[in-house]
Parts: sequence; structure tokens; C-alpha cells
Amino acid sequence: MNAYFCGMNSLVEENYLKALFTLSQDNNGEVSVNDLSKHLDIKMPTVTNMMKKLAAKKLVHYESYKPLRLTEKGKKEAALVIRKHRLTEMYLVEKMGFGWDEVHEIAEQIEHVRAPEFFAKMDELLNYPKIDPHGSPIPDKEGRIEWNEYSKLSDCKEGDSVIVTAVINTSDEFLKFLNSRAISLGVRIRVEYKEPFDNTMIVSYGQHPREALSHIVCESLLVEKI
Amino acid sequence: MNAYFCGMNSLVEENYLKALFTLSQDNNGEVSVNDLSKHLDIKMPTVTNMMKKLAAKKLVHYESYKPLRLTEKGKKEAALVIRKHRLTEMYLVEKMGFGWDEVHEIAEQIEHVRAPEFFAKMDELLNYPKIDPHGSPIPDKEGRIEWNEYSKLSDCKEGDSVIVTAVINTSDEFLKFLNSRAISLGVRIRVEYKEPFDNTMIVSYGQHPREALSHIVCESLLVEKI
DNA sequence: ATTCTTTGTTAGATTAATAAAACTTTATAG
DNA sequence: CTATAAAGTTTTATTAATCTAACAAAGAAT
Ligand SMILES: [Mn+2]
Ligand SMILES: [Mn+2]
Ligand SMILES: [Mn+2]
Ligand SMILES: [Mn+2]
Repeated sequence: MNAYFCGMNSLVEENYLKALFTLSQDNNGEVSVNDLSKHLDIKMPTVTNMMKKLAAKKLVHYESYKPLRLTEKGKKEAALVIRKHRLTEMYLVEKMGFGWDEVHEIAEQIEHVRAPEFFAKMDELLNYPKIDPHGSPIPDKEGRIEWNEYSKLSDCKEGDSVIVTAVINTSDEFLKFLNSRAISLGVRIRVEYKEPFDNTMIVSYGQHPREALSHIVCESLLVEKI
Repeated sequence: MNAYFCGMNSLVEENYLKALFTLSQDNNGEVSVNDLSKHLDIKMPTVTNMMKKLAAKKLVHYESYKPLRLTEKGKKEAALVIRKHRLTEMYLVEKMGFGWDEVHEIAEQIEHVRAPEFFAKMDELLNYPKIDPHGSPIPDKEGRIEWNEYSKLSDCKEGDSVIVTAVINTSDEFLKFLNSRAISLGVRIRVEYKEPFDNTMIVSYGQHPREALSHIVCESLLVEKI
């Protein structure tokens, strides 16, 4: 009767898929119930339940006590949700004038809107962007992602000159910190000195001849070497 | 824990409020459970249940077997949902290039997004519009509505010249019909002849010197006399 | 190897939104 | 005024998403 009768996933299912996709990136495709539970702030039994449901829908490989893995179908559907999220973020920044630190929560909701024309229109108005405002790739309409091979600033050596291409941590707080240091995508940074004790980096860029960036900050910045 | 713990209404509650508001317009504030049930395509027992819930939240005056009425609080919250809906429709048409016949279903979903900044931004980018793409007034931030005193085209007399200011029926089919006749808001129409038998009107406007509009069409067009 | 801790599952319960079936009240038509 | 029809309600049940408490498996530590 309603719009959710066919092969569509619910808003809740979409959030699980997205979380599985994201978490599986840094663990060669495997995710623990515990991690997923913490990431979504949902108790473990609820997650187990949902995994059985997603397994029944052929979106997740589920076996008791084994790590969770998305199926190919699951990966595709997750990527399509991420596509909607990132397109939305890009639209909010480029066409509506929001800051890159203001769009995540709004996109978190709009990503669940069931209106393909709406996302297609944003895509068109943005001229088919390949990355979102945080430098993350936007999956294409088939859910394919172009993985860019960038390195972390923390892996650079003294004397390296690099361009900031993406942020890994997209939390408001981190983005506001970057704003306060005038660091944004495209900024060209030179590593002046790397403190052996705690890996803090002294870097220079733009009008900033001597800025200290902690290891935790440097690990969250993806850069392209030049 | 989640975002819906405080005074917020759920998506479902918002749709009930909106329906109550709309239906109560043409019946001096009163709505029957039956009408609401049909309008929302939800069975009557479900509606009765929800009315008790909304009554507990002081949004609806509910007494067994009596017509439903929104409280002042209910009217305000309904108007604020309608505000989000109409602002969205206006944004979709004015800023994204959708047709007036394509935006209702998208707005039906986006109206439930919980992000005041988002709607405030649309409002700003649209320069605080007073009407939506169908000529309906957009309630202000306090939920106040400026009721325009327009008449139906069907109430006009032979020889009257009028400007189309709003459509009452905002269904896709009706809007597409108007598109096919090149009738849109702002078009100046002259009533050439009114058939006494079935109230069909022969009108002229723009490049159309002799167009026949059935009574049902004329009843759905609001006009301003000049 | 045995114990303890962490992780995961099962069982049972709750809340929101819905419907079907049965019943009651109000309205309408003879 | 009844008899019937329409509208509204109550009761019971279902589904999705969640939780707590109790239990079981896997992994770590001694
Ligand atoms: Mn985001
Ligand atoms: Mn989301
Ligand atoms: Mn509409
Ligand atoms: Mn809606």
C-alpha cells in the first residue's frame, strides 16, 4: 500500500547499511556486532536482530559469532545511500551556502528522502561532482566508488609539500578546528618539522608560517604529494 | 536519547496535523474521523487512536462521537508543517527548476526534515516568499497565515476579467491539464461566455481566444478581479 | 587448563503505528 | 417512530524497532 512495500529499505535499514559500509573500510570488509552497536548507539541484541533481517534480504552475510560482512548487493545499496548523503552535502555547501561543518546532520536526514528526481536534479545542478565537501568520493549511480590513493599528512616527512584533498574525521568539532586554522581542501602545506616525541608537526601554509598540528589532527588529513 | 524525545511530533503526527488543518478549512474547523481516515488512507480505528494521542498532547479537542477540532497549539504546529511544505515547494520550483506539477510529493517528505537552519536558509534564499508555487500562502515562523480573499473563477460573470492567483486542486493531473492549456499563476483571463446548462465557461487569455473550461476546472482556479 | 572478561545470542517486554472484527452510537429513510 | 445505514469505538492482533536480563561462546590472563 505505502511506498515501502517493494525492495526498498527503511530509513533505519539504510543507516545500518551505511554504518556497515563505513566500518568495514578499515577492517577488510569485516565488522563486529559490538562496533556496529557502538557506532549506531544501538544495543547489541537489537543489532543482532537487524543483521538477521538484513541477511534475510541478502544484504549481509550473517553467521552466529562470526564477523559481519555486506554482500555485493548490500555494498551497492550502502553506496547508493552514501551517494545521496554526499550529493546532499555538496548541494548544501555549493548551492545553499552552508559551511562544510554544518551539513552532515542535515544530509543525515535528507539522504532518506525517496525521490530519485530530487537527487538527480542536485547531481545535475552540481554538474555531476565526484567528491563531497570533505573530499570523500561520491559513488556513481551504480554504487561504484572511485578510490583515491591519498596519504595521511601524518605519514609525510619533513620537507614534503602536499595539498589537502580530504578530511577523514568529518565531525563538527574537527571541521571548526580546521576553520580556526584556515585549513580547507586545496590548501598547500609544507612539513617544516616533525617532533619525534609525539609526532606533532610544525607546518607552514598560506599566511601561516609556523603552525603546530598534533598527530591526531595530522592523521585526519588526507593529502596529495607534489 | 534520540531527537524525538521532547515536544517534537513524529512524521506521522505531522501528517495527521496537516490533514486536520487542511480538512478543517472547508468545514469551519470541524473534521470527521471518517473524512480524516479517507484523506490519509488510514482506517478509522487507527485515526481514533491517534486522535486520543494528539488530544493527550493538547493538539486536538477530542470527544467520543464528536467532530474533531485542532486546538490553537495544534493549529500552530500544523501551520508550521505547512510552512515547511510550501517553502520546500517554492524552493524546488524557483531554485532547482522543477515544474509546479512535480514538487508536491518531494515536499511531502522534505517537510519532515528536522533542521530549522535548512528551512531558514531556503526562506532566505527565496527572499521570504509569501506564497508557494500554487498560490497558497506560506505561514510565517509563528504559524500565522495571511488569508487572501480571492474568488473562484466559477463565481465570475460573463465579461469579467481576472488574474489567476492560485489553484485549489494541486494534484499532478490537474496541474498537467493547466500546463496543456498554458494556464499558470498570473495569467489574465476574460470570461467570454458561461453555458447555463453545465456552467462550462468559454474564456480567452494570451494566445487562446476561445478555450472551454468545465465547471470542475473553474472551481479549482482562484482569481483576482480587475 | 581453569578462570575471568568480552562479545554475541536468546527470550521476553515495550512503544509506535497500523488493521480486522465486533460492537455502539448517531444519522437517515421510510 | 422504527429500521437500516453510516460513522465511530473497543478489543484484539500484527509489524518494526527498540530495550533489559539472562545465558552462551570466544578470547585473554593467570
Ligand atoms: Mn557526512
Ligand atoms: Mn541517516
Ligand atoms: Mn503541496
Ligand atoms: Mn508528509
